[in-house]
Amino acid sequence: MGAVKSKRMPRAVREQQMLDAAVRTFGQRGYRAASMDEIADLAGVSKPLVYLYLNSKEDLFTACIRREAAALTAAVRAGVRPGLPADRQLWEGLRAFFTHTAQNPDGWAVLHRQARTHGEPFAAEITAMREEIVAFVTQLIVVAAREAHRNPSLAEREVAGLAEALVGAAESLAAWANATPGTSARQAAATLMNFAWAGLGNLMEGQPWAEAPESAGTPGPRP
Amino acid sequence: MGAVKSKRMPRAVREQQMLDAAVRTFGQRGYRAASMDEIADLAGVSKPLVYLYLNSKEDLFTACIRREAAALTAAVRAGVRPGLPADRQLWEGLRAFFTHTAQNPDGWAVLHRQARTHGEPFAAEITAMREEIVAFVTQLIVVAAREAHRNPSLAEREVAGLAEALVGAAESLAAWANATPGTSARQAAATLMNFAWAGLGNLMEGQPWAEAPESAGTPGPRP
Amino acid sequence: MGAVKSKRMPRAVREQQMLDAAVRTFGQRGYRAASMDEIADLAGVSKPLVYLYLNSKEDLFTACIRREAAALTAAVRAGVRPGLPADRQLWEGLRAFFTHTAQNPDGWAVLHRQARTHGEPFAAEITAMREEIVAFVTQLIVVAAREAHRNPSLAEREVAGLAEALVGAAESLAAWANATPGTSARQAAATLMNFAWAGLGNLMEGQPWAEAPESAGTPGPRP
Amino acid sequence: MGAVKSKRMPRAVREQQMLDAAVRTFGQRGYRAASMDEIADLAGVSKPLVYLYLNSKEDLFTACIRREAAALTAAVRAGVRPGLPADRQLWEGLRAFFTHTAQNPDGWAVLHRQARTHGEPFAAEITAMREEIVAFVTQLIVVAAREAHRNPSLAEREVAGLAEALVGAAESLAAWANATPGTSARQAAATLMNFAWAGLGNLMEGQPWAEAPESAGTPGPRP
DNA sequence: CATGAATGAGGGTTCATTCAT
DNA sequence: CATGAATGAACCCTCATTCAT
Repeated sequence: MGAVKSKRMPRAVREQQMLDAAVRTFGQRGYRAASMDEIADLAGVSKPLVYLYLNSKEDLFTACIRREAAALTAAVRAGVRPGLPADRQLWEGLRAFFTHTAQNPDGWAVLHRQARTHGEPFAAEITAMREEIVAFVTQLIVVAAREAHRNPSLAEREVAGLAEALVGAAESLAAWANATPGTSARQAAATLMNFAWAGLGNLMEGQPWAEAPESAGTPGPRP
Repeated sequence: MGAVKSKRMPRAVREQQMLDAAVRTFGQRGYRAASMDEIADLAGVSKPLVYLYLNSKEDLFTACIRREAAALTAAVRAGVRPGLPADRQLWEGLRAFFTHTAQNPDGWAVLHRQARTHGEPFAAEITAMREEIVAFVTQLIVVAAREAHRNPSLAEREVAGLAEALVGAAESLAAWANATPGTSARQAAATLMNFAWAGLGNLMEGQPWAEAPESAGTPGPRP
Repeated sequence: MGAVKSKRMPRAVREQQMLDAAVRTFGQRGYRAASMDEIADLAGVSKPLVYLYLNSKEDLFTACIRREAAALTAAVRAGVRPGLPADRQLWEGLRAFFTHTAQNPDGWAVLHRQARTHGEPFAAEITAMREEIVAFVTQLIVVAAREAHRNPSLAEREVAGLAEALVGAAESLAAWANATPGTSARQAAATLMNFAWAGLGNLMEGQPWAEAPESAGTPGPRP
Repeated sequence: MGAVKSKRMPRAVREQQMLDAAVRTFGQRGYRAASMDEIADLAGVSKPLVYLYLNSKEDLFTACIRREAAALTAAVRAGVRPGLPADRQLWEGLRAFFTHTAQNPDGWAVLHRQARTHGEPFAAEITAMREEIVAFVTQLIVVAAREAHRNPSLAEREVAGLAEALVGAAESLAAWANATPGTSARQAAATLMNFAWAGLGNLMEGQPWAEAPESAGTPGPRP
């Protein structure tokens, strides 16, 4: 049994316990490999109660996605101080994002790995959350560009791609840092920032890397 | 039944048909949700034949991973002309990578999403492929730094981290490009190149991004 | 369906029903040929319930062995009055043994035929039971020999061989009596006793049959 | 592969190789657990050839039983010199029986353990062999009684029961001797002879063991 | 003759889900 | 409210058996 058994808790509390157990199980095992038995056991309740409160495995998974998505976007919003310049806001948002995902690896696994792996019922949830975050970041980047009076017409899609790339790079770095002794998570974050920031800056200045045939030796857009 | 039924094929051919069906099924459903029945049906053979040739679901999945990993690394290597400057080689490698993953979305899903989600038997296969690509990219970065006659003493570990980040970003971008209609491999490659190359250049010039408190308006290291 | 379907029984009762069905099926078909489907059907329950209560075919078989072994040893012990002389105790023990095995042919088949045919998981269970019974019989024989002040040093192994022979003879006789109309189990037991007892007596008196070259006409140890 | 592959052997030889492999596999694994694949492999031939020569698993098993039964009865007959007194003939027959079963443990396992465990198709074969041996033993007992000029009117049925018991005891002892290291065929035969001969003698002298209530200490019919 | 290719049928096991108490 | 009891449906895997070459 996973949790201490204490009877007669209000429904809201019981539900959160179930969701905690479900997020952990889904995040570690995947949607299919997670069994309702294990989840109920980990939550310290009987299986029919899980069904009474959350209807089905699909609904339970959807509830997990929704709760974790809300927590993630809340964390990002809470990490950003609205008065600051846009580049600081972006930086703070990224820090909040990486901090939250590092502290909730199972929730992040549910959102990023498991939910996308499975079919239509869940993709919509993920898309909604994703759009919210991407819209937030996009807005920050656009504002930053406007503040810098440069290149105010970044395409929406391009920003979305950047977010994807950032997240992928961050995940790889995190795994690599974990597997490489002597490398802290903070260093990994700094490396990522180094890696990414200049690229964003150039993008916003309208000086992308060009497939120039004469390009040689010196990397980067400037001579 | 999925395929036209033509009896009595030599074993090698049948095996490829089975792997085709398996990659497609695993890529779309995930490892657990994919059923051997569906795979056999899609391959146009009976289930016992799949087991006769490929032993088990685990072995079949491993065979998929190995085949797709080999095809991907081969495509990347084939896309790079060795004589060119390093940044051109990187660009070509990225283009080949995104082209191949766009043309083999199921294979890429197997490698990127499904294989990493499941336990030890498969992680090793992915790690091997990844290390090969990361080594390739690392070498390109080192050569580029040497060609630029700048900062030739980039720490080995830092370069490794950069390569990890680049590869991770590429992996995520590929999945995103696959899932986003209207995104070409070329665009994806350009986005990543934009995103990454300037950062690499700054790094090599010894001008990393710094969390400067006075930073305002213009993001990036330069005023 | 094998049994009347009465729903919602307490677990202990259902488990006994399952064991009844399993003993019958294993005893008649053998371990491999017995199917969980048939057992569940005969028990009047669905297959998952069998697995819920008894885990696996192996565990189910082991549970059968244990239950039947316990029942057999209990029957033998219950049939013996401890105050009597050893030869009487032995006689009563044999009677109880043959009575019980005749009344539980499937259980006896499980113990004697099926369990020994299969590998390690089950052999240990049988060995344990066997040793208990053989130890019991050995003790009786040894005590009987001591009471008779004769040949108190019968070898352990020899006694074990006698037990084997007795059991084999009894089984053959039982099958033969069953197949031969007009022959009761009691007569069979008496025949066996006739057959065996004198041999035991001679053994204990230290007058074994000898491969004497001059032996002729009169069988047995006496001239 | 189990056997050296030498092509183009006459059919009779190939069949014996197959039967060798089948006896070994059936004897060790049991009828159900033995697979035609393993048998064909052990025989060094392809599976369809086994079917061409021996039709089916059932027929193959039957052929094994027949061959081993014939070999056993032949060995017993060959071990007996007809001119000797009956007890000597019995002794020699037992020795031959235990020697043969010790030298062909797999064949004996097929006859004694496996064939009896499974249904009707095979039981008939075993019954036939058994009846032949029982008839042989019965005749010996009758002749012995006549030679001893005692109690020549032993009931036919009683003698048959005795023979059954003797053969059953021999069968069990043979299996036990095979499974017990350090037990020679000669010892097994002596144990059985000891065990049985005195009882036979008493029977023929009209002194059966009786369940006398006053029996104490000394087992057996004599005071 | 001999074999590689192929399969229908069934067995053990698990899982999401539901009643009756 | 809460739970022990129960199951239909599937899934992975194996086996005896047969063609076409």
